[in-house]
Amino acid sequence: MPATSVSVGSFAVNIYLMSYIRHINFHNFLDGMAGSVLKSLIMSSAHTSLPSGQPITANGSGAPTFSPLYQQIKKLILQGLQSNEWRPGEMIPSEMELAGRYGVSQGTVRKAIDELAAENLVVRRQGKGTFVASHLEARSQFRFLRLKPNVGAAHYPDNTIIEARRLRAPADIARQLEIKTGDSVIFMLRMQSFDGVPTILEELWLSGAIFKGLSVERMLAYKGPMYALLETEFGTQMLRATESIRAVAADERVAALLGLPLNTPLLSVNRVSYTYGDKAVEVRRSLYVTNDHYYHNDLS
Amino acid sequence: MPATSVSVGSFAVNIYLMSYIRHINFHNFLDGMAGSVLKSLIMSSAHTSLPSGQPITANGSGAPTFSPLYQQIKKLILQGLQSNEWRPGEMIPSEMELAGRYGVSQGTVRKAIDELAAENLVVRRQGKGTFVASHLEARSQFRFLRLKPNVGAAHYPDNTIIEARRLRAPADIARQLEIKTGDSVIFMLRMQSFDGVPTILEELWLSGAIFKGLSVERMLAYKGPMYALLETEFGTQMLRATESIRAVAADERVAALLGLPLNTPLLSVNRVSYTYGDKAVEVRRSLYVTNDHYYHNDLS
DNA sequence: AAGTGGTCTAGACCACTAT
DNA sequence: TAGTGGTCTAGACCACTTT
Repeated sequence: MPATSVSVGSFAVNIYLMSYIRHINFHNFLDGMAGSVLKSLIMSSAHTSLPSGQPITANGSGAPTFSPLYQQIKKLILQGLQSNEWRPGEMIPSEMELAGRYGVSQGTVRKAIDELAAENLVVRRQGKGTFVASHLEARSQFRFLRLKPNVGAAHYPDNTIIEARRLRAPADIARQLEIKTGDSVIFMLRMQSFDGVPTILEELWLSGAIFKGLSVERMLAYKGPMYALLETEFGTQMLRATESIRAVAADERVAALLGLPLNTPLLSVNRVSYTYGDKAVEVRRSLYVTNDHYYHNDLS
Repeated sequence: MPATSVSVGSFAVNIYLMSYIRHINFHNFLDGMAGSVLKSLIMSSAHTSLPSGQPITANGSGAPTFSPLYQQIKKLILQGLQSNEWRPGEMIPSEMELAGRYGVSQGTVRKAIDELAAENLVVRRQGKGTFVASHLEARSQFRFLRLKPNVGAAHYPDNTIIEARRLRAPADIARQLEIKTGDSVIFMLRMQSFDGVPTILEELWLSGAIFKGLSVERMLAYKGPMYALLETEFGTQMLRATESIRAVAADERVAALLGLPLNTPLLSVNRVSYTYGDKAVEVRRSLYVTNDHYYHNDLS
């Protein structure tokens, strides 16, 4: 079984390595790769043509810039993650195995995984292995929620879905989702309560093209964390997000829903979440009641 | 000149290494350290007593936990930074020199500096060296300011100091500064405007004991970034901070100062800034006008 | 040309987890 | 006992900056 993977993986990396290796000293570099499964492939591929004859460029100025080996390995692992070769919560192959598969040293694979771990895409566990990060696990349940209670520890809120349906994307939502105005989107309005106190009122806008099979009924029936649903049923993981925060006053409708006086100051949080390839998949517009909670942020 | 540093440094590290090395396999570990200036010191120190006879413990349970070598090196470099052996903006010794000074490999020093760079305490510049981070430099001018204009690029605000004086710390400020209620603190109230539009109204509370020589006159005369003043004149660097964010309504006084209607929703940001040793040195309570600006945050 | 950080390899051993 | 990630060393060479 591993043997098959090795040859496939080796071929893939070969394409990548080409543009890098051909510009450095062949002799000395390959000296250090004695025994590498890549060695012969690299040499022979010098006689073949690349799919795109262009070397990797990073600055657009025409002067080619080359990424380090470990960055290329990182990209390969990233492809494995994106293609669901290894699923959320599962273990990826050990550093030694990946090193063998890609024909590089363990240290180079290690550095690639270091960066993936720093970006929270994978989680290392000493003695066990390296695992694909998941929104399902308890430890990353609150990964994107910065709202903390003034006293006590954070716990999961009660979810009330007020509305859910498919509709056509308004201009501002479309812009943030990087789709066209009028494209199909899934809309949801929900409220979250902590200890029975309504605290978060939010709209969710999901790219319709990505979550084609998501029915309104399914959403209405589901009470848990939305990111977990999207991950398990559509294989779409939220990897990073950006938030824009402002202070606003509660209008009549909002005040009524949250059970607050008109014009109560609220935190307005506009979040755009991204999956692999920096693809925007969700816009979330939330209103936080900051009487018993606050938005926490660490600066460094 | 370097020779003196080497011997001093070697002695210092010896103390640190002791509690670690004495618990691992002496024979095998030292095999890998042939030529190390530490080798003889370590061996001989087995016959001497430590200042405090206790090994490093990290969990208080009595079971000793040992930090990796690179963590100990990191601590040593940190001491050099904290003691102003290398000042903000200056270059610290090269990896090779530090390796020689501490009697470890370059790779170990490298890993220590990697972490310091990740924490923004130092900045690496290829081909030049590693430099102590500074709030004076243009690149880190906005390091702690997450308020961005809705349109255009961030630029430095105009500063208007409304009030500045020494007084005794109220209970809540004292708690956050980790000092005693009634201890001397420096208070400042100021307003910051972007393009003539009042946008930030904030109170600054500085620990009086740390900024003993800071006169109210000096603060009133100074118009630039406060963290730069504290860094240059008191050698106190702000390394990290935590912010608690809420939405509030402008009261009469605030509304008048900012030129806004009563009850305008504002972002309330409570920041506590820390220097070396996680020592709190400033509490900053700010009100942000989020009409033309927003608070930006990246999640991952 | 010399010095700095950046990358890569190879090999050893430690710490932790599971069987 | 075997397998995983974590630490440490040693040496080579690359990329960038300054002299």
